[in-house]
Amino acid sequence: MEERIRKAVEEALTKAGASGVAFTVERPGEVAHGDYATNAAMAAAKMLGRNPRELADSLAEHLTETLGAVVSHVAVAGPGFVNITLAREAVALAVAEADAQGSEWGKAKTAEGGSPDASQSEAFRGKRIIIEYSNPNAFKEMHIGHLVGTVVGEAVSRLIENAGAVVKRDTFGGDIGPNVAKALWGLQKKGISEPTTAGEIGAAYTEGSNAYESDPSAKAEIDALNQAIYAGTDAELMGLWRKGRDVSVEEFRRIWGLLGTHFDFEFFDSDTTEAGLRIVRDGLKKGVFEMSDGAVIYNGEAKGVHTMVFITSHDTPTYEAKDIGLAFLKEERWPSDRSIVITGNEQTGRFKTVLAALADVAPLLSKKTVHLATGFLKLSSGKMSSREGNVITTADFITSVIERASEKNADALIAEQVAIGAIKFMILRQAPGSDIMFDEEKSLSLEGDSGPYLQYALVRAKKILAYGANGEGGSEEPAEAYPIERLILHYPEVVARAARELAPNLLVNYLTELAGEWNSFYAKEQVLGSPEEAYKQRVARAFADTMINGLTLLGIPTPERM
RNA sequence: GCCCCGAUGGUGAAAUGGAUAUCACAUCAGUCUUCGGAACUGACGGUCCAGGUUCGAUUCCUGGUCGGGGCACCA
Repeated sequence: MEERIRKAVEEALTKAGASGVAFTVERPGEVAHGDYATNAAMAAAKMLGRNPRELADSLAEHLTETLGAVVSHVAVAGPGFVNITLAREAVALAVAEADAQGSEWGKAKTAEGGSPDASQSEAFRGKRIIIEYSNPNAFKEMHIGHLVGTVVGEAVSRLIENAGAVVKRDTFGGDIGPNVAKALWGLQKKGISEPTTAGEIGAAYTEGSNAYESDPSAKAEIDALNQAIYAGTDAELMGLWRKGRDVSVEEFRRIWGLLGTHFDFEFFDSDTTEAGLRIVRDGLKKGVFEMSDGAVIYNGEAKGVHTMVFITSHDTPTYEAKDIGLAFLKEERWPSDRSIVITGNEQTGRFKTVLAALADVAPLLSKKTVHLATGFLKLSSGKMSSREGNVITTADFITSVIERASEKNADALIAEQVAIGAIKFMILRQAPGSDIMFDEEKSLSLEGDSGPYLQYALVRAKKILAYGANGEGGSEEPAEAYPIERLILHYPEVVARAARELAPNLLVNYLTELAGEWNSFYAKEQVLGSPEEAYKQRVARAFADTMINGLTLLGIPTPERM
């Protein structure tokens, strides 16, 4: 629908001699302003040097003609907005479409399908996209920072898939380097040769980390261990390393499963060191990198990025070199059209350096890579510090929310669905990149603007539909569309835009509004046994389809009851 | 010191340069629960400061104040 209007506006602009002007077609903030509004007249007036109101009048006339029966009226308002109100039948048609399409509602169609959002999905349709997120470090427990990336990554993946792309998910875990040495040192000190739980390894890491700071001889031992791990020749050490890594990865997979995500590729540091070293050394010969105090660095001054070390003076690769190696490894395993990497926003700076260096050794690889930063999860109750060992682990966090949800839900499965929904909503509601303030009391209250609010609205609709299946209801159709209908019809545009902008929060905002509108409808209108029962049931089904599809794209579970 | 990001009612957030700045929590006042109240209706209250660009600025530009992050051998 949006696309139809957009085309009609373009036609009119071309006729007026202002083709190519950028304009918007969107849902106006005020419902009273209609279903769609465009600022095209004002944009074109600037270019043509004409009066915006006059232009708007002629534009409105053109739209009334070309759109015909689809619109009920087109009005010029304010400084030159053109507001379009759809005809009752057009609204009903959109609702019927949502109803009929079920789980296909809002999905990008193939070209032949003639989706109204065709041009908007072009960025993804049929494209191969690889998306990296979560990136936990073996030998450390996943903390709630990883939780944010994991949740955002899965939602973005689903949105892009929905827009017609072929998506592969990958994660890049740390399994080598100083942090690992600290954990292994801790295990050795405790005489543990067969670590069995992630908690055990986490405690060993904390001990090693503390010793590294306070005890010079321990520091020397840990540094030596780090070198030995890179060398990989000490069989006993490598045996411990392998066992520890396996335990960590098992735990990661458990948590990923809980969060409804999985990875097509699980990469590790140790997979990329060789390629990273080779490519950086090669770049050194070509003058991309330079030597400085025995280390290989990338001098980013000219490009306005930080200068960083890629290979240390001990000849070990840093994370930066490994990232370069990873870019090549990904391309080798699954050639893609675009590569998206999601990390915390504290890594934005070093990512700029990595991409700048990559641009010098492999321009195409660098160009198709996008870095998406997620915000910090900040606790209102105090700070976390992994050094002090008081990090909140993802596993503990999820468990505590599930416990809270269990107070209202005897059924363990539903308690889990509600808890996961609450967590994901809290994270996804915000624009990616901005920090997330987490107030335990508020987030766990499961009321108001929250995941459970959306789930509850859906449960209510499902209940009506379940009853209604047996009943024979009235068949009158109301003359006026209900507000919820005018909201449902925008769903395909919202998901298309959320994918395009890699912004799940746009969909969250929409669904929150949708749930509110449904709850208002529910409070005001009786469905079963009313004269309009048949029609209202269609609306209920259209709402349920929209909510289910939207929540599913976000990775938020849709419980049957609550 | 240099670089990046942010600042919106009491609190947490929303708003491709658009219309009377949206939502939730909290507070206050109602609905008294027929298809499930984890709900609905209403009230209160806000764009950090000073300039600039524009028909029009929370949004863009300049300067300032405050906060967060990053800045070579950690990831």
